[in-house]
Amino acid sequence: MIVTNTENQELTIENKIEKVFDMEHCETVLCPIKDVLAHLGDKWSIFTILALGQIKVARFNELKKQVTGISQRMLTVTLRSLEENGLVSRQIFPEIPPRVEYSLTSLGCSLLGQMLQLAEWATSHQDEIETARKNFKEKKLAF
Amino acid sequence: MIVTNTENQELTIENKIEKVFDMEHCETVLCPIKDVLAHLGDKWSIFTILALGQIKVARFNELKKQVTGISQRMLTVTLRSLEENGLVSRQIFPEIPPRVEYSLTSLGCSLLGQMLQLAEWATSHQDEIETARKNFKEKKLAF
DNA sequence: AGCTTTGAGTTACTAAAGGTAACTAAATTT
DNA sequence: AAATTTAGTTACCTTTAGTAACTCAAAGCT
Repeated sequence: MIVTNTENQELTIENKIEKVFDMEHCETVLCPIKDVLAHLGDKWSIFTILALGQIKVARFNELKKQVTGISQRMLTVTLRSLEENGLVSRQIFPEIPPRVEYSLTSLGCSLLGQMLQLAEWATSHQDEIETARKNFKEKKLAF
Repeated sequence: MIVTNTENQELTIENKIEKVFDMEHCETVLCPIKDVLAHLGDKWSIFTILALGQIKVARFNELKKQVTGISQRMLTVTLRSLEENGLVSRQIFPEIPPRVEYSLTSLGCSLLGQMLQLAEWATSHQDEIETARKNFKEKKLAF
């Protein structure tokens, strides 16, 4: 039986939240969203995944150019973390000067899809957010 | 004309990335994803939105209980930021002791939808991530 | 021979963000 | 008169992010 009325629709959303965000047991049992966000929710991880989505295979310094503003250290840290979590593969060529090629794994591509959805949301709601910011500023000045 | 072959599919993804992640102009022009992530990409913002998705309307201390582990200061900071960006509305009742009710705006609900998708991704790929972590650990020990 | 360059990082140091604990306001209850 | 309640601050400390200089080992230039 498929339910379609508003009340049950709301319940579905609440159930979805409960499934992924069980705050009560989050401390004892591993919470997937807490875990994923803790490891790849930062901006450099996301930008690195987006950059690798564009150039597919890239060496360290290429990535550094692509991900504007990232420091060498942060790129190293970020890439290690992405590798550790199975999103990026790191292929070393034993040459001198060294050559290391980075690319997204299939898991990384899968997450890229999610990133893009979030990114599209960000783009399409940018105006609303900016309006809200202006309103907030005005409210503050009123006091 | 609708294209469906693999090569053009890939181009579409690249175009999508370009649209939302134009790193070259990101510094001069406002980049939506950088902007959104900078303001609401942190774990407390996301957990607060998820919590408000569950209890709809909540007072400060209710939220503090719901969002396990958050400190008073961080909850204040997070709620102010969410309010500033138009995701949460803050209704003050001039009583003593004070009463303040927080709830998601329609924009907040919209972002909640995105959060849930990310959360579902996290849940369904948790095993793969954990496997990758184990492999990484073993690789490290091999050296 | 000795100096420079190259790529992919480290290491040491500083700045910023996050977290903890104690404090505040103003009325109501004990 | 002291304790309680709620929604915060404030001062302080710790962890994380960011900057700049250094490393390694071979090849190329002078």
